[in-house]
Amino acid sequence: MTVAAHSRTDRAIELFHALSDETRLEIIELLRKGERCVCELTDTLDAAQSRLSFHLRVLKDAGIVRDRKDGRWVHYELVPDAFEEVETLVSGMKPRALHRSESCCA
Amino acid sequence: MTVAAHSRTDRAIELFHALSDETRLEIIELLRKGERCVCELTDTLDAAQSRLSFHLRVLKDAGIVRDRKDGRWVHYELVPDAFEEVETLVSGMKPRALHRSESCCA
DNA sequence: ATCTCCAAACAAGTTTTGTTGATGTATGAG
DNA sequence: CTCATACATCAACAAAACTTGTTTGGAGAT
Repeated sequence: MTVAAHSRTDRAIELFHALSDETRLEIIELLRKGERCVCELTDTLDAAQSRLSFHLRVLKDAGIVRDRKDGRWVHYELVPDAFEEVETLVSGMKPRALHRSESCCA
Repeated sequence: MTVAAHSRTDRAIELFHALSDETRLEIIELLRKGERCVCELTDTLDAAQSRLSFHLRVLKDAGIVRDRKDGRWVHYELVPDAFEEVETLVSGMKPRALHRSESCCA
């Protein structure tokens, strides 16, 4: 268990960073169809196993996917809550008013 | 003018990457209150001018902020559409069904 | 026990990002 | 014109992220 103590900003960075990579977005797209084992992901994405493992860890650490061990396979699936969380974060970043407040330096 | 030819994925990467940095998130938070010039951002964030300039460029290239020249000052403001775009992207990433489709490798 | 298969972990090398300080360009003031 | 201000850009360095190949460990299968 990592020692967290994430600020709101740190959490945003973690999530956005996890989503800012092509391989990881491809993994997410595949997992939208449902749970998949690592072997199927490596097949479909034609990626080295260690590479996939790296990216799956980033996604897992960010709470975007979770894994389930089953015999010698490990299955990954999306965590729906994570996407809600991102949406909430983005909502809170939008400009507030029609901002004709003062401009500085004028 | 960059030659773009962005795929949907490339665009997502560009946006998420732009949002995955502390300084840039701080800039966005400041700009939520309205347009600001670079000088005020450097003051408030206590950051070197060249550093701010770098991050503002990343945000601008991603279409998250736009600038307006006014005499010797440059004012930056948020582009609301960009946040809508991110929300749309995230919506499209959520798991579809209750995905009890088949698991592979079983 | 031994062998095989799946996947995580490690190590080394490469690439991408971000920082810092210096230089360049435009605008306005004196 | 000369000088100062506001900002962008560049080059050099530092740090973080990603890739690739190898090793380790756990779970069956033989």
